[in-house]
Amino acid sequence: MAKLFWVEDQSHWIDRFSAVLKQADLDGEPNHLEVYKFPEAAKQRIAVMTDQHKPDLALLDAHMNGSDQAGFSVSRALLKKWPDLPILYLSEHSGTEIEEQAITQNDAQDFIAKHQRNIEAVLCWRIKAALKKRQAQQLGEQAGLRSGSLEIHTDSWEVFWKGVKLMNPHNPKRPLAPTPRKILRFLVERSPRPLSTEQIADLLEADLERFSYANYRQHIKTLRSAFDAAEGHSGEFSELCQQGRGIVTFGDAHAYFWKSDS
Amino acid sequence: MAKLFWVEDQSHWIDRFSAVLKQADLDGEPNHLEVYKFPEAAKQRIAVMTDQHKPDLALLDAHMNGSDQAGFSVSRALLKKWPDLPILYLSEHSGTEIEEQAITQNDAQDFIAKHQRNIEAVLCWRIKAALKKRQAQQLGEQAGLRSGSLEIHTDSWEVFWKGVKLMNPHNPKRPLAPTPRKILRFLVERSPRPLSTEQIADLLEADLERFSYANYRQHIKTLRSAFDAAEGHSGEFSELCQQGRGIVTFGDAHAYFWKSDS
DNA sequence: TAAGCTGGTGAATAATCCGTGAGTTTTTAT
DNA sequence: ATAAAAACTCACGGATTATTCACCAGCTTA
Repeated sequence: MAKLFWVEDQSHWIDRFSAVLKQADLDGEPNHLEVYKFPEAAKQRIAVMTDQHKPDLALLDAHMNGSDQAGFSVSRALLKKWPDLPILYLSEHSGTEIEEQAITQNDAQDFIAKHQRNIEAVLCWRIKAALKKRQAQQLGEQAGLRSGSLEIHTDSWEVFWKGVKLMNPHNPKRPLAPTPRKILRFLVERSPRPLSTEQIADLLEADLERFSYANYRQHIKTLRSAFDAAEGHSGEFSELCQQGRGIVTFGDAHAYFWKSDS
Repeated sequence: MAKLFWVEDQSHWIDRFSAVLKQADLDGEPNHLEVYKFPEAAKQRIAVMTDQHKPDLALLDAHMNGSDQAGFSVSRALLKKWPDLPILYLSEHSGTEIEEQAITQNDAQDFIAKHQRNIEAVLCWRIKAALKKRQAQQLGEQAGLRSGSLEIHTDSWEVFWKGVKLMNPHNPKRPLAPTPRKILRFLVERSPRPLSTEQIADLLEADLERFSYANYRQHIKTLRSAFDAAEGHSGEFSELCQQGRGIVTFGDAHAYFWKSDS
């Protein structure tokens, strides 16, 4: 559950974004949103918060109630307590001195203009990215991808399915071969968008002359049997695929995609 | 001197920003700007760059010459060589799928809309902030080296495995040779990320002309036998490696990585 | 109903990678 | 200057990985 700490003085923005923020898929669970309309109230709350209330991310308006510095004072209070808390600004004053101060002096993780097309989506993307970056830092640089029961360590390229490491189906003592690993990673990254043979070839930096659809299919086969092997050759994963989860074929575009099991 | 790597396919943007970027006060010194108009040219350049040319920051356009993926392929080439290089996108397509891909999948440090008020200043602020963050991160990374049963004294360069000092396998009275020691250190530092031949060559400040994969393998062999020797030539360490711990081959990209035994 | 397409499969082949030993060049120390 | 050490090259075999091929089943369309 992602905990968001949000300070915003104008009700219409709160109305507009709160539902979006609550329902955004940040970590696969519902989010907890704590909103304050006044900087003072926010600061009082911060003063009494303990580590168990520690938010994962703060969203601030810089200019509030006529004061340029209102948001920054909240930021300082937060950073004093949790120096590594990522802070995003959400403001109407992009391109102004306020943005400059936020970015260059107040350790803002990001500064998002309220007036831009598709703002709800942009907000979610950026929050998600900030949380991901934060998590990567905390895990000792062990960045990872996670989707349901699947976990990919993007540095060591180990893949875990329900906690079990995926191995090479032809030789269970060896790790999964490189190309299947890469393909799986791309599929999960782009999930739930399908990846065509062409796109995969591009991502693998392989020549389309060399990388054919037959080829792609073969690697998918390897992956599926690796999953099956991780479950003890029960064929459970293959079934899952046929039910439209896991590694699924797209229909008629030489494409596959990844669909989380949860 | 801040080194910026910039890929932008439209001349008018280059004309508009290059003077600004060159003169921006990023670190008190004049900046070095390397601009490419074509993604292919940029990628070729990246392939031949060594660590001494390593840019401090990359500025990319995502959508170039009609392809959505052009900028991302440059990003991948850069990150492959320097996984920690901050990458900023400068694009006309904010709020679109391109921004989403950049932020959520391509580890963009930032995504800046070209069309916004005061764009020159915003660009400079954000570049400056990204550089600052990068620097702060680098300073925080200096920690002692210890990984499972392995211990490296970074001052005296002695290496201990299970408390036993690693010696030169060809002549047990002599210490481990310098290059293997360095390689081991880099592997452990970057653990569990694999290091390709190219990356090792960069880290050793050796010419890629001189430092080949055969070479890398040779040093790995030396290291493995040094570990074995420290255990009394039992071959215990070699076994460990085959089980995916210790010094492990990555299976692809001519790379090895270090995986702690604990 | 047959032809055309997609997707799954097993086996065979081709390509690549990795470990190794022995030899050569370069660097370093005496 | 000389010898030892270190770094680097080269070539080979075995193993792993990637690709290709042939075939089948199911579905859609002519």
